[in-house]
Amino acid sequence: MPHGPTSHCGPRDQPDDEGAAPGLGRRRRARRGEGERLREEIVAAASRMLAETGEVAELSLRAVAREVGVATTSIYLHFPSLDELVLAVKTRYFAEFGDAILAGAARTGDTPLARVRASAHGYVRYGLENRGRYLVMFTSESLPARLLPAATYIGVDVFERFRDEVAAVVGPDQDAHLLAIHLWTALHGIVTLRTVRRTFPWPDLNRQIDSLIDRLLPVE
Amino acid sequence: MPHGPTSHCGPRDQPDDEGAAPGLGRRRRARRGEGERLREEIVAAASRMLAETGEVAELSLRAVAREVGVATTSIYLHFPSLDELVLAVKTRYFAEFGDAILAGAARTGDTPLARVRASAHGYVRYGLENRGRYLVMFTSESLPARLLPAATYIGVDVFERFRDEVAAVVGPDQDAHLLAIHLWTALHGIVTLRTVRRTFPWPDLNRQIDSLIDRLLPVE
DNA sequence: TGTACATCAGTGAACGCGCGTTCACTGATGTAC
DNA sequence: TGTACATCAGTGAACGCGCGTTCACTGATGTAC
Repeated sequence: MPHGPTSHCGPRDQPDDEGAAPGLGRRRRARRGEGERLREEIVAAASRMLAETGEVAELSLRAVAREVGVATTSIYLHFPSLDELVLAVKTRYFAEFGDAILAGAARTGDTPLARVRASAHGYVRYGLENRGRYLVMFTSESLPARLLPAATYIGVDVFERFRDEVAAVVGPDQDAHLLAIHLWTALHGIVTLRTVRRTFPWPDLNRQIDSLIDRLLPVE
Repeated sequence: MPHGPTSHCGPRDQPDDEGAAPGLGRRRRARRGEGERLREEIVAAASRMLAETGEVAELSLRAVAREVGVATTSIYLHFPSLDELVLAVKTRYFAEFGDAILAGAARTGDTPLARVRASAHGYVRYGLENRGRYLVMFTSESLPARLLPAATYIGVDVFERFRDEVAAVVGPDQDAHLLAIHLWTALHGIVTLRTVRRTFPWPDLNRQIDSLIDRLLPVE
C-alpha cells in the first residue's frame, strides 16, 4: 500500500484526538468537592481493561483516558504516573479476590477440611473465571520496585487466612505453613497452566483439586 | 524541561539511526551460500534478549536488529514477522530445557524415585536459574493462534517423559497421569511464585521439593 | 580467458502510529468582603 | 445583595520517542556462454 498524500509538517497532521468519546454523552464535569468521582471512574476503567488483557504492559494512559472519555492529561490530576494507577487497580483486585474466597469458604460452616476444600475450589474457580485479573495479580511484581523494601506484598493476608485453615485441619504436629505453601503453590500452578495451556489434556478440574488435597493434607 | 529548538519538519529530524552498532566491527556480510548465518545470529540475539526480560511484549524487531548490528529490514530476510522469530526462540528454549532436565535425570542411574527426584529438582533449578526463559516458555501462549489448531504444544514431550518416570515409581495401580500433573503443576507453581514474589517467606527450596514429592507420590 | 548477467545478502530513508509528558489555558463553582 | 477573586476540575495542542513495515537501492559473488 502506497503512502497517502498527507503529512507536510509536524509529527501529526490532524490535531490530537483528545476529548470525549463518540458523539453523545460528553461527560459532565464534577461539581466542586466531587473531584474524586473522576478518580473512581479512572480506576474502574483501568480495572476493566486490565481484567480483559491480563497484561499490565498493554495498558496505556491514553487508552484509559479514551475509555473514560476524558482528556489524557486529566489522568495526571489523580495519578502521578501509570504505575501508581496500576498499583491502585492491583490493590483493589487483591481485596476483591480475598473477599470472594473468604465469602465462599464462610458459606461452608462445616469441618475444617470442608473449609479448606471450599477455599481451594474457590481459589481456582476465581482464578479461572477471572484470568485477566489473576494474571495481573500473580504474574507481575505486585509493587513497583521503589515501594518494595518496606512492605512484604499485597495479598499476604489472604495466604495467612488460608494457612490458618490448613492448621485447623492437620493439627499442631504438622508444619501447616509448609503444607499451606504446597497447596497454594499447586493451586496457583493449576490456574496459570490451565490459563496458558488450554489444549493440554487436563483432567476434570474438581477431581484434580480434590485428589491434590487428599494427597497433600494428612488426616488427623 | 522546555522543548529543544529542533524539529522544523517531518516526523524525525535526523535520519534513522540504522546500521552497525558502535564503531569497530561492522559485521562482515555473509558469503554466497551462507545467508543462514545471519538467521542464526538473529535467533541468538533474540534468545539472549528474551532470556533477560522474560517479556515477549518487550522484544522489538528494531532492538534485535540493533543488537545484531544489522539494518532493521534485514530481519525480514529471515522472518516474515516478529511472531515467527519469537516462535523460533521458544522452540529452541523448549529443546534446551528438555535436554537440561533429561541430562540431569540421566546422571542419576538409581531407583525410579531417585530419577523423579532428580527431574523435579532439575526442573525447578532450571526454572529459577533461567527465570526469563522460563517465563517466556510458560507464561505466554507457546504458539501464535493461527498455528494452534493442529499442534498440541511444544514441550509436551518433556511432560510425557516425566509422566513415565512417575509411572515407574507408583506402579500400575495408580493414576500416573494425574500424579504427574499434580507434581508438574506444583513445580511450576514453585518456579513462578518464587520468581514473582521474592520477598515472601519461602521455606528452604530443597526441603520444599522433597516434602512435596513425599506427599504426592505414594510409595509402592 | 573474458564478460554479461542473475542472484544473493543485505542497506537506508521514509511512512504513519501510539505513546508519556509538558505547558499554557479555560470556565464553572464557590467564598470573602 | 453585589462583585472581585481564588480554586477546582478539567482541556487541548505540541514535544520527541520507538515502533513495524514499505520501498527502491547497492554491491559483492558466482555462473553461462
